[in-house]
Amino acid sequence: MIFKVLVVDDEKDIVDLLKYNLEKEKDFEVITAGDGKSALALAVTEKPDLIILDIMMPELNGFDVCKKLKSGVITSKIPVIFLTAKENEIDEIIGLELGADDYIQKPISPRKVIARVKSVIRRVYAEKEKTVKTDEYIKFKNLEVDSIAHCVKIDNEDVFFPKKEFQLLRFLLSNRGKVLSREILLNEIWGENIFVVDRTIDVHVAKVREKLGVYSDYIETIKGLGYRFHAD
Amino acid sequence: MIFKVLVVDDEKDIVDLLKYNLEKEKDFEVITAGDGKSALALAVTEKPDLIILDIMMPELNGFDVCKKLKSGVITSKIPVIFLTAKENEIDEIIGLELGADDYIQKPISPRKVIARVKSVIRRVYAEKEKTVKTDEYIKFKNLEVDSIAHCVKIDNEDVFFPKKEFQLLRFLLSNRGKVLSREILLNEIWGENIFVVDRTIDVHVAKVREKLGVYSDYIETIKGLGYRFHAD
DNA sequence: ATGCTGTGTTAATGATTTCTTAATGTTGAT
DNA sequence: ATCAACATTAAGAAATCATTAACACAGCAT
Repeated sequence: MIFKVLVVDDEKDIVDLLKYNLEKEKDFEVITAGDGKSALALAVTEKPDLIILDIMMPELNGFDVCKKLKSGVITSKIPVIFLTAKENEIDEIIGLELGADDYIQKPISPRKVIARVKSVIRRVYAEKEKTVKTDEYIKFKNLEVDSIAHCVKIDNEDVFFPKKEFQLLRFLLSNRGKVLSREILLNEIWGENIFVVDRTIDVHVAKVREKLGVYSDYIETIKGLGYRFHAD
Repeated sequence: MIFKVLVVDDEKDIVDLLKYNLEKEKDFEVITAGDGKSALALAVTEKPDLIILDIMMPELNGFDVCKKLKSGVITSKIPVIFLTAKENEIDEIIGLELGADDYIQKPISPRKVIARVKSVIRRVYAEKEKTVKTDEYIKFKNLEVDSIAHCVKIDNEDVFFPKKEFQLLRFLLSNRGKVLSREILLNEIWGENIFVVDRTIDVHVAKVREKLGVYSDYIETIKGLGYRFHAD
């Protein structure tokens, strides 16, 4: 599953840093806002799976934004991670009982952020991940898919896969042996609110097959149901 | 499971557009209303699983309808998706905290609507859908039927079954020992609203028997009543 | 800005599989 | 022996998918 993260901070450097590091992982799609107002708007229209929210912002500060989020029907369930600069803001987060799920103290360490984000997401979306999964590193016979390095090795030969094809291959491979319907593929790879035509999947499957060479037949088509990566 | 959707809009074009596109998917039954008053009446009598509600309507507008729905005992749990024409109506939806589950902005894109509807339904009725009568995995003697992998093993040998044949075998097998009438088979495998001739079942049974090899005799014909998978 | 390249999406076409039907043959109960 | 119910077969219809090519768009360099 691809998680959509909304990063909110008025300091562009921090937004960019977080965006870059989160997107380097293949599990996240990042949208950003530079102030509280647009953050609220995006929260409603984009329905992110997680919001990283700076506290110190002009006009609407992080506390205000969080309060509004938690009172809105559509947005109340979205987990929030606060970015704090000062020690005493942490006390405030706890004191105000804003429903924050975690906080990260500045200065920001990318690794720490990703760890926190993953931890919150695991906690909140635990059930979702049970039926289908996406592994960070998979090796099947002589086919390696490494999400961290974003590389695919076929018989020890590097083959480049663009993002969507990479995600598709990774997802099929992580769920080897299971039939994956187009609906599931769309939800997991494209996301719930992205609208593409079913045929788009076919085209990507074709491209992936082409690149897989001798392994291409491992991606099986189950007519009327979906696709399956052969179990063994 | 077929979901009943109530579409409410005073513009007939939009109602028709939504009705047509939702019914094209086989998962939805659509009823419609042209104004708020009849929408409320239908919500009570028909108990739809979801309501798509236009905001701008003469007399009772969408907000009023939603408010009444949410205060009614029978209708308060029905998820509502708003149709909005203007940007500021979105703010109002959020501001009023009407308990809307989502909204769709006009102009309407059919694909988007279907995606939203499915998304809301998945969210709200997540547990309901899990109650599938057929088992995910069945093993009888050396005959295995695995629905997740969509594969059938006969004496440890993979045998491919196309969709309908697979469903038929699975249904017969998970109701082993029971006589299943053609009517039941049609309802369970083909669906309530699909019309096919009785002989079609026979043909599928024949195909399944053929593939079952040594197990073919386990599917018994009970003349005048239906079919039964032998109990042991 | 302009053009270039890579990626992603769609639509059109044709191929293939799967499903359905109709026609005809078979069975078994009365 | 008769007749309704079922089996079998083959043909065509319908659904589904593969493939191709065109387009859109973003990022990047010029």
